[in-house]
Amino acid sequence: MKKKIDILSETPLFSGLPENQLREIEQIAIEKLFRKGETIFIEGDDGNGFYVVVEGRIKIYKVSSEGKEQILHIFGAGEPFGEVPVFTGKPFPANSESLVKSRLLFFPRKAFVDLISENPSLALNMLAVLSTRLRRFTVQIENLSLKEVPSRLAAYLIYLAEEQGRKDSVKLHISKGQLASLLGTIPETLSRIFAKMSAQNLIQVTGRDISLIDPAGLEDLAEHGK
Amino acid sequence: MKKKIDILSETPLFSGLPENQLREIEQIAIEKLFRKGETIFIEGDDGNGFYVVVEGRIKIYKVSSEGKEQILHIFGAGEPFGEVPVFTGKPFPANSESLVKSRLLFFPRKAFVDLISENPSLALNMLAVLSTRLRRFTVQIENLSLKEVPSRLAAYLIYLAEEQGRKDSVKLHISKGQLASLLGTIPETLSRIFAKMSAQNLIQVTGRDISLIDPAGLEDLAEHGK
DNA sequence: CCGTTACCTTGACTTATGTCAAAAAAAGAT
DNA sequence: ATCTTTTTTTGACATAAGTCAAGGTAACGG
Repeated sequence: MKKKIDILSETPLFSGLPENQLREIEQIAIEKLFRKGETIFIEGDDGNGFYVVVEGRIKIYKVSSEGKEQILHIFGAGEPFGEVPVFTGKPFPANSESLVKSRLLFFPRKAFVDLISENPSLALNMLAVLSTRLRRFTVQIENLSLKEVPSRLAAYLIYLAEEQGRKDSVKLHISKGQLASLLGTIPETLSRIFAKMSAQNLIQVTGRDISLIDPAGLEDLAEHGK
Repeated sequence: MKKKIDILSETPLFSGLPENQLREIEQIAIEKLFRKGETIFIEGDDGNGFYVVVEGRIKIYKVSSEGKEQILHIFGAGEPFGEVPVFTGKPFPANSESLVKSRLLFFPRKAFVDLISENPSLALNMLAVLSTRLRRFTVQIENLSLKEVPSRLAAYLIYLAEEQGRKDSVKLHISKGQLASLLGTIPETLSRIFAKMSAQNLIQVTGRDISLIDPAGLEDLAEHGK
């Protein structure tokens, strides 16, 4: 079980900070545990602090009035989330739930803002985190509005392959139902598209293991569709 | 014609800062003019600084491989844009174009980062700006994936009415074609929906002037669809 | 004022994706 | 292991929204 300070130095938000500052940050962090399926916050809650994932997996999502869910992010170890209310003073714009048993660090708003005020590097790191998030949203909006589901899936598989460092196989770390929600569709549609892509010999699906048989074909599908 | 320093004090990014700091900020700002339709930056460009709108209207948008456009934001007076590359070090994730003749202030990256490093309030203001932007994207993703076009339009009309301070009429400040792109659809579809909403006596459309005949009905359409 | 261009609307048609229902497969619990 | 629950798949069908094409209207420059 990792120590708090080790996590801190590994998370981009705190990278490059001198050890004495990490210790200050450590001082204000509160460890919290969440079981699988447990809610961390819901839309409309006041945000009196934000979180960093130590271990586990957290989803941030919206739900429509008819109950359909759209996942905005899935965060893993080292990633901060829930910062928006810290800086806007407004409530959380989305819901958050632990997908597995998770260990988080909670940073109370006031203490953290004080820290940032005295620490320009920390401020710049946080600006970089938020900017990166903005960048990701840009891509997500582009995908939702400009690409069809097969292209989104292909793009996601390529992204996963890169993230996982392998070239021709990926392992889903979420269920296919959750993946559907992340891609802005429903399980039935996703299932059909997996079937079609398999029939076209682009991929081979075995449970959560997916072989990328034709990466170039996937790339083309992701970029140009059809 | 407004002076630079007046603009600075009116933009949320710089609000609450003491005058001597505003003067420092003014020092590094470079005024730039853009004609209607002129490109400010395109996706992939290096961002060596960001902009604040003094007057005019700027669109930030993505284009699909088939040429369909999705507008991400439309920024007006007092709003900053193009900050993402400043803090991520990566290129612009989207394109930017002046919708009308516009006057902008350009803040070179290095000078601005130096300013932020010495000025925690400025850092916190920038964090607030980015967080607010993140919040808006959250809503946009929710709309694109969880609501149908009529609901998105209804929600947008309500938003416009609030923004413009009137209760029962709004004036579009962009063409209907651009509105379609902002809502993630195409002009034909938008036109049909305007016609349908008019037939249902929810609104009355006269060019760019729209009367909200039944605000409660619009609200319901925005929230629960149909 | 007139012609050119851009914008908006309407119609007929296609298609991607969602809905509903049920079966099959996989995962988890007792 | 067997039962139960959850996840995934498949089929038949419905529909929102896109495409293509054409006509109308409004805006603009000379």
